[in-house]
Amino acid sequence: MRIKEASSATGLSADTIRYYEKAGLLPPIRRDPGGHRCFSRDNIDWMIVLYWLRKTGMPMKVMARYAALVHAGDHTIPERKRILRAHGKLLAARRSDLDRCDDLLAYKLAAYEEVEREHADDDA
Amino acid sequence: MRIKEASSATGLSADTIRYYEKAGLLPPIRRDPGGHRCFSRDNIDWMIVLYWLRKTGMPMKVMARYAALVHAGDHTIPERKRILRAHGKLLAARRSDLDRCDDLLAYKLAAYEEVEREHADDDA
DNA sequence: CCATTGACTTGGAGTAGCTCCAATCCTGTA
DNA sequence: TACAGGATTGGAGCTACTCCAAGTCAATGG
Repeated sequence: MRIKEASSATGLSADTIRYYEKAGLLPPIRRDPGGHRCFSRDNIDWMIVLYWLRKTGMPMKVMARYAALVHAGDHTIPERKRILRAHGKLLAARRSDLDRCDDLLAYKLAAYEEVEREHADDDA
Repeated sequence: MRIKEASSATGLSADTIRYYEKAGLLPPIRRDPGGHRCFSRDNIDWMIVLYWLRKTGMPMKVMARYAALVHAGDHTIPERKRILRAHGKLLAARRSDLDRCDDLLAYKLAAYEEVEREHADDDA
């Protein structure tokens, strides 16, 4: 699978995939005789994981650490679990940020509607 | 209220407040005779709004547009409502991203625990 | 067999949204 | 009056992309 197909399969742009490769977030990617990248099913699955971790706010440094641990073998599983659990906590924090912002929007929208009602009264 | 106090009242860093001022996200801020910024209660309330909008992913350009509308008066309320409602939709999308990532984490953690159980069996 | 088209390559510049820093200035207390 | 602590500015640095130029590779039409 070449980079464009990999891009649409993972949600990462082709540029981002190349950037992640340089940054050491991907395992070595096979090249065809012409120098083009060939992505395996495993490569795609891993990039999908990166897509979701990044999209929900995991910094690249942490992803790089996680990638290195995956590369290093099963004995790194305890640390990998710690990283994922820490990310889970971050997700919870984000969720409560969203809730707070929802409240703020509801409050603002209600206030705007109140103002609009007053203007309607003026017209009357 | 000076910038440090404004910073702790809003959650924005002093640097970010100055940056927002330059970017046109804040109304004109009063200065004391020494050139230091004095923030009013209204300034603080507005920055708290910016804090939450930004924290939940509203781009600065959109915040700048919203700021300009607020400055322009009540007749801009319909567009302000559109901006806030659009942001509400973005919040919902983010929430579903968090849910998906939660699922992924649960899946990965379960897989890691499975591997650990297998290793425990090897030892036995 | 060659030309064209389109995807791929690299390196490097540009962007958003901060964040930090140096050098200088203001303010309040001893 | 000396000095610590906070404020000012302009500008450099950072993260995580994103876009671009210039060139290479692969497939198809004439």
